[in-house]
Amino acid sequence: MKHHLQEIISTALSTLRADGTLDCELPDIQIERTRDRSHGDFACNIAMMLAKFAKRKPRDLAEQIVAALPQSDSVAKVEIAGPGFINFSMAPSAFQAVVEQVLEAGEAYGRSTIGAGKRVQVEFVSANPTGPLHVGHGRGAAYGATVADLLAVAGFQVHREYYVNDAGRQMDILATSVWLRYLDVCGEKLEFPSNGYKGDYVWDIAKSLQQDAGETYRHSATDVFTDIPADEPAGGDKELHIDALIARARELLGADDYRKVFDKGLNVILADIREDLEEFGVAYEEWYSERSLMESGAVDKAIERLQTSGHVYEEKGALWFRSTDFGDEKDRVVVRDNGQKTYFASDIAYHMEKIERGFERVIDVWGADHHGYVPRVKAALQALGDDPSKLDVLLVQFAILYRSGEKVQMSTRSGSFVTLRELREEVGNDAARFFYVMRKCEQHMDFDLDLAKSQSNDNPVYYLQYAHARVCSVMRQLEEKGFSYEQAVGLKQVDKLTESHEQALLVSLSRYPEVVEAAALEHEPHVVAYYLRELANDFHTYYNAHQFLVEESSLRNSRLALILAVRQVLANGLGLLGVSAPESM
RNA sequence: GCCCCGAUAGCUCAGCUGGAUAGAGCGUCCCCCUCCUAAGGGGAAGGUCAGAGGUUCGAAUCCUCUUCGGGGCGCCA
Repeated sequence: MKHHLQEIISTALSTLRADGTLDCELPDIQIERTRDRSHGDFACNIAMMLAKFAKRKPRDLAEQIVAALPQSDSVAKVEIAGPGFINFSMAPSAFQAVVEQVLEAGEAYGRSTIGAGKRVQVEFVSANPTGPLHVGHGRGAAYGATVADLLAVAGFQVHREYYVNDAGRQMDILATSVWLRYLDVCGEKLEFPSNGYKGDYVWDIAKSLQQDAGETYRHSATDVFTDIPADEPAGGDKELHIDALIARARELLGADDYRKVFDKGLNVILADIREDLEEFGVAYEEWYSERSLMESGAVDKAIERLQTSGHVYEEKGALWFRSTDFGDEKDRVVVRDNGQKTYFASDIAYHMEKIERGFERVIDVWGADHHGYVPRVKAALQALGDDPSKLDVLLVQFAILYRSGEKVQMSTRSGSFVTLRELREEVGNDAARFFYVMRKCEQHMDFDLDLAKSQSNDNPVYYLQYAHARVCSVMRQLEEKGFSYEQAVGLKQVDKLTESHEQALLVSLSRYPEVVEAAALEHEPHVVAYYLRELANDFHTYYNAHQFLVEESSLRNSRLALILAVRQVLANGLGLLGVSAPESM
């Protein structure tokens, strides 16, 4: 409908230009849904926009535009109001036709082709595989998955990807943590490093390792700890302590066995993450390994490309990328003086590789704590001759957890955190998915665990699901009451839908495609959540005000057609958010 | 110190990218099941849109400054 109005206004403006009434640039034609019904259904501010350039009074201009509008069956009334708004009232038939559009399209109602098949990559979660996902990752998972699904519905070709940080120091700390716990399981007496991963899952991995391999990797605690610098609690430095232990693990185990222990930890945790996300309704096209990037030489290639293009220099034994040339606040190290490539180096390679794979848009969903990272990655893309505007980084603010009114401190390494799995089990996937996505991503989120865990009706997701279940319930009652439903009859009689509640519902249904499109393009799933709330509210109000299962066939069939359309849109919208649409509750 | 995000009803948040009288949920207070699920509906109260300037027909929305929160500023990942 919006689109139609844009067209007829555009025609009117062309007419005015042709006869010389207008001779200025034409801005985009903005059509808005009115807030107040007395202003019609849609409003256009074009006359006020043009008034400046045309040096004419907005209201006079509006009158000329209205006079030049072509005839349209779906427009019932056009009025000029306020400072120069052009208000459109649509013919009831235009809204009534929505019922058929919804029922015809079914699951496809709300889809569009605005993405034109463009290839978009969405990378999200990408948490280090050093432990189970916690509730902080849950927000990125729900948000990223929904943004990806929205883009798909809007006609983009979407590639969902998880970047697996299976290389680097954090993973070495995990491998060493697993090994030390394993030694403990084998009967060695040792002091666990304060900087190691202390979660229970490390014990589990260690026990599993012992079951698989017996004492193959066993060394005496004395051999392990001899000449290792003291840990922090003992007056030393925890970083030096853990690094020495990593080196010792490599030395005692040898490269092959170290890798086996390393991979044991990695694989167990990655499998857990994968299963966790799958159960959460989050699926990926690809799990992309950082290690493969190192081993394929892609990282070296990226550094070489920066070198040959002259964006790299050496200082104090390290190799630096001159990111300040591209607006970053300081230059960044890509190869340390000990010859180790930094995480940033593989990230440059990874993003270079993303562009090389031919994605027209690349979306990264990151935690807000990584925001300082954006300029340097964009700088790297620019230095490599790629277009940094292809990359969109969506920063998701933290979810601050509250339990019994107090903030929950989160730390992966100390093992004190609430896992995503734990949350899902207690709240349910539906509530968790919905809750995470209800707020726009740059908004801090207070996640009240007690509220979320309580199966109370405070939880907004039940309200939507209930609306869906209610429609299903009505349809179940149909036969019991000896009535029948014929869609063809209902669709022929949609002009019976004249009650104010029905009109409100029809308007809401007609908005759905606009809502989905806007949510997709702006990466804002929360607008879908808010929309569904309104639709459900319109329905519940209608339900209370009118009977659907009435004697009169034409009225009954048209009303049932309407509520079935509502059910369809609720199901489509809930599906987009990863929430189920139950038939009964 | 510099950078990012935020500040709207008692609480948690929307506000269609500058539009008409600023909206929901929860909480509080009234009311509605002889009726398709009351996990529902209707109504009331509740606001200096953090503050001060500016831009214009028009500002919660854009710009500047100030105040207050959260986060980030490693040859960590």
